[in-house]
Amino acid sequence: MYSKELLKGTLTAIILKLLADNGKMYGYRITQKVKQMSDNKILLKEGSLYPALHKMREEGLIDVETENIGKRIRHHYFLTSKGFLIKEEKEKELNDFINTISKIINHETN
Amino acid sequence: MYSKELLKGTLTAIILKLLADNGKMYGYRITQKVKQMSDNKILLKEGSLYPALHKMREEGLIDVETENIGKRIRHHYFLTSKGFLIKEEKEKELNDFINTISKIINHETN
DNA sequence: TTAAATACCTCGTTATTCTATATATTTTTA
DNA sequence: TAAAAATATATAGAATAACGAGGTATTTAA
Repeated sequence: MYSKELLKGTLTAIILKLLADNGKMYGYRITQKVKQMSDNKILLKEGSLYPALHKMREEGLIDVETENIGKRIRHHYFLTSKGFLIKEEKEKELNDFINTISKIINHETN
Repeated sequence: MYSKELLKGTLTAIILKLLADNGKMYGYRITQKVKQMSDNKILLKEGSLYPALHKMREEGLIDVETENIGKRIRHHYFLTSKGFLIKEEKEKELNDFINTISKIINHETN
C-alpha cells in the first residue's frame, strides 16, 4: 500500500477511465477492479469511493441507474458525454504529470 | 499547472532527490530548480516549501547550515544519512505508484 | 528611484482520502 | 443449519498536505 496522499487527485481519473472501458459499473465492482488491476496495491475504501461517486454525479460527469437484485438495490454508474470529455482531459493531465515527476525523480546527474 | 492535489505525497520525494543530486540547496533555489526541471509545470509555492522543509528537518531527513550574504541569511539544506535512506524508499514508492497508475489509466480494452 | 527578483516566514483555508461506524443481504464454510 | 465471510451501500468526522494571502527585508535591473 502506498502513502495514502499519493492517490489524491487521481481517483476521479481512475473512476472515469474504468467507466469508459467497462460501461456501467456499480461501486463495489469499481473497488474490486481497482484492486485487481493494481495487484492489491490500491485498496479503494468505501469512505473514498461513495463520496467521490456522489460528487461526480452532482457535477454531471456520471449518471446512475438502479437495479433490484432480490431485496438489494444496486447502483450502476455510467459516463455522461461531459464525463467522457473530462475523462480525456484528466487522462492527459495525469499522463503529463507522471512524465514530469518521472523526469525529476529519475533524472541522472552527470 | 496541474491540479494541486496531484502533487500531494510527491513533494518530500522531490526535495530529497534534488538534495541528493545537488548537495546543499537553499529554499528559493529548490523552487527554481523544480520550475526549470518541470518546464514551468510545477510551481512550488513558499507556503508549501518552507513548512515542508521545516517538517523534514524535524524528522531528521535534512539538516541546515546558515550563510550570511551581506545582511541576508541563507539557509542551506542537505541530506542526513537517514534522509538518504528515506530518499531511496520514496523514490521506489513513487516509481511503483507511477507504474501502477499508468497501467490503469493507459490500459487498453480488447 | 522604482520595480522586479531574491529570500525567508506563518496562519488559516481548502480539498480529498481515510477511519470508523452503521445497516443489510447473499453466499460460503464448518 | 448456523456462523462467518463476502457483497453492497452510506455518512460523519479525522487527518494530511499543499496553497493563498499576508508579512518582512535585501539585492539587482530598468
